Amino acid sequence: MTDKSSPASLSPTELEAYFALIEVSSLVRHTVEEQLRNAGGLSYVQFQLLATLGDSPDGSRRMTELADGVVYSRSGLTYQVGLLEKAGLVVRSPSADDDRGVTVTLTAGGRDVLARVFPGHIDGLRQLLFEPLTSEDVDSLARVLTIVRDHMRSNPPRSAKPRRKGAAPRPASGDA
Amino acid sequence: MTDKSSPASLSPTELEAYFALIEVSSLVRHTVEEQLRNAGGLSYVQFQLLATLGDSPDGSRRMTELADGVVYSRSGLTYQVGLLEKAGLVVRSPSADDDRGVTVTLTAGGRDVLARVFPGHIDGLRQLLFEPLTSEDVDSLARVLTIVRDHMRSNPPRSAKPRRKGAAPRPASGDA
DNA sequence: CGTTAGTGCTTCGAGTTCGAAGCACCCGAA
DNA sequence: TTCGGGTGCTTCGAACTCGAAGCACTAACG
Repeated sequence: MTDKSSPASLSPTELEAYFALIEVSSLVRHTVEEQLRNAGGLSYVQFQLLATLGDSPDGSRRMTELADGVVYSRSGLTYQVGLLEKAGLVVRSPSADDDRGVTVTLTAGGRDVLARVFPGHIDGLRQLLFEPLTSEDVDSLARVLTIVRDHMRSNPPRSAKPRRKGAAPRPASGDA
Repeated sequence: MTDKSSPASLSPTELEAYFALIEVSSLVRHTVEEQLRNAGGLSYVQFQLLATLGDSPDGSRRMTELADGVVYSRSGLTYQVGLLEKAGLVVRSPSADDDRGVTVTLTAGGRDVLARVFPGHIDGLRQLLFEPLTSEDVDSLARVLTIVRDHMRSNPPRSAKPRRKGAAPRPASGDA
């Protein structure tokens, strides 16, 4: 980290990869979002939340886990979970071992909606994203993206930013 | 094409690729957004717009081109271009050949901001996205994502949705 | 035990985003 | 020409999002 010998630009291929990544993910998101809205009145984030909960054996997660899994601000998460709760798809309960914590749990209705929406979601993805790819392509994609994800996860910029205090994790980078 | 024998689920690898795609792009976006905000008071979208304009030989684009390139709603684009114009980074002018059209052009100030912000942007990307990847990885990533992007572009779900007409459940309020 | 630091979640205000509706204009047909 | 449909952009209202600040609790330390 002492020597920043990185040139001020990326290779053409890197740029291409970056732009394509952004465009593809945006398009996927938009398309899927629309499909979800029609199918079950869910926003993309809400679907992600339900799906994350459904992924858990007991259908429960802590708020923080949800925020990390969905890359969402805490406050936004509070808002969305509030909506889902109002819609009866999840319930909030105080965490067992930590009185500060809140556990979010999928209700039967939540599972229902999830089950109703999922097939269309999958199908949309298949057509939009995977149709033109060979299984080899999918392999590379998954492999490379997983590498990147793990790299990012192990790096600081998570949602769990240390609250600005004494220890400055901010390396005062070129701030004017 | 006549038989849609697609199963209702995706392979594990496909799911993995999908989830990683979403998480990576979200993280990239968030991180970059924060960096941009510190460096130049730009949101990610604003940066994308400036960069798109900067990419054009004469620094101009039509609104629709911008919306397509950035995957943005038309109204959101209007809003953001309004902000950029107010900040003096772009100007709007009526299109030459089509009176409906609006051409957005980068100003000197806009180029300036872009130039000031770009290095940090690139550097952030390098560390966040490309550091753990070999050039081979980058190649695959770019290749596969480009395939997907082209596929998506050639498919209907662009911003140019045909406007709903005839079969409208619209009450007879105005005119028909 | 008390104090201080740190964490989990929510509230708050301001800014952003979207789709639908609307206006102005282009184009093809009669 | 005059229509009638389609396109380009903006306006509008409602919903979403975020960071900062705040509250409640736990953990570390004497």
